[in-house]
Amino acid sequence: MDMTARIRPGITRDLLVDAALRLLDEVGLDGFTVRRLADELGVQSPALYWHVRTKRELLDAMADRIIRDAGMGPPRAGESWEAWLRRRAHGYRDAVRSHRDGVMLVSGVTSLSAETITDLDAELEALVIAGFTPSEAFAAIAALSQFTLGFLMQEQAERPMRSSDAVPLEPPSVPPTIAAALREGASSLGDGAFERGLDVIIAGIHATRRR
Amino acid sequence: MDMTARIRPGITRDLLVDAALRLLDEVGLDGFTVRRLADELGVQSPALYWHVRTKRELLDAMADRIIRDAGMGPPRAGESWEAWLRRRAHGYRDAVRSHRDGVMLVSGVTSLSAETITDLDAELEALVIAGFTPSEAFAAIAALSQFTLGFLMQEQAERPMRSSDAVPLEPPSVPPTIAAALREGASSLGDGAFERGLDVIIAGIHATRRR
DNA sequence: CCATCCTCCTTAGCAGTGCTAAGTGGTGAG
DNA sequence: CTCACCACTTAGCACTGCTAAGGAGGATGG
Repeated sequence: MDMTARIRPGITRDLLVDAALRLLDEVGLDGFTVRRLADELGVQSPALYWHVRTKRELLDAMADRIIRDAGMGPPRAGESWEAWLRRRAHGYRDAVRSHRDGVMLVSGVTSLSAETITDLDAELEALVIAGFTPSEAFAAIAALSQFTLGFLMQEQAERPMRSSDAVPLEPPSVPPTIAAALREGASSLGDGAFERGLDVIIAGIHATRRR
Repeated sequence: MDMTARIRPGITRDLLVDAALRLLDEVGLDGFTVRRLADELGVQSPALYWHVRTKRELLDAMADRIIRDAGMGPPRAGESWEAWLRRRAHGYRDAVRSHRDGVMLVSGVTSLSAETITDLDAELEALVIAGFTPSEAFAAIAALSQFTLGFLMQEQAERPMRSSDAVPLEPPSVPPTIAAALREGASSLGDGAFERGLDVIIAGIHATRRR
């Protein structure tokens, strides 16, 4: 019986995930191969399959770590639910953005860990105490999470883009209404856009509550 | 000088995308290989590189076709902006969902085609006519698109899941508040959840308009 | 003290991937 | 008839995730 406490280590599973995330930040998800990771750890590639069943399992473990790093959970004492939901969304975004191609990792995960489920329950309970029905609370969290995920998706989709076909925006001429919006500082990405998106979601949650 | 009008065809680029989407639906993105697609078309795999520079370019073309099939655009005569935005979001979701792993395709695209940009401008203009400022309109469309993308991401993330570790939900025991929400019919996926998400977004857009 | 087991790693290699280089048959233009 | 060119073929390279088999070496039990 050994409960995750290795005595004569070499490579631990946690250590593996550490190195994997470090490598991911260097080379991106496309360049992230088992052999490269093995090199980084000073072993041959099949050695990793002792600690992990498949590459997919490793990627899931990396996603788990990223999400855990977001440190979500129920509101602090005296924190309004609006402020808390904003903080929660920011934490999630920051955690995902802190690793190259982080979205591609977290978006592939279906099985919430038991711990994540417990967290979720605490969050729902906080909203219920704030006056939501359980299903309202559920819908609110879901909408917020889905918006954040979609936002991150677009945000981290900035692929390197071949040097030739540059000019990411406005190739021929910007149409009038888009131009007007840009002149007013509009953007679909970046901190400001995220904030405005949160404005919409939070206001929407407010408006669709039990009336 | 030949403008996409092949005379003695064999394989057209459009035909290629057709077959590619058909194959995608059969085998999924993981099983989608250049050689398989070539087989389906009755040619050798390098033949495809005559019509397409890289596999990535093919995937982008497929994504473009999916988005174009969504048939988005400005509202119909007499249609309220709320109803139109809902219809737009549904069209997008349906178009993406109509192909296996469709999200993974559309989420990787950065370079909006010129035509898509024109469509976007018409959409913004419609919102401006409805009383939005250009940047408000831009933020509204952005938030709606991002929510929809995130929703689709979660929705299509249902990976096959190895037969062993089944039981997607509630492994040990469902915590109380989640259980209460589920009892009220809550769900983060499916048509109902999408509708409720749209409720939140539309209401939020309403509430954050110029006041 | 020796035989055995288990852990963690190695070497060799398979089937499959995207993609390139070079060649080839058929068609249309001059 | 000749030549160029389009659309394809054959061969193969460098790489991928992953498996099978074996081996070094500490822990364990007789």
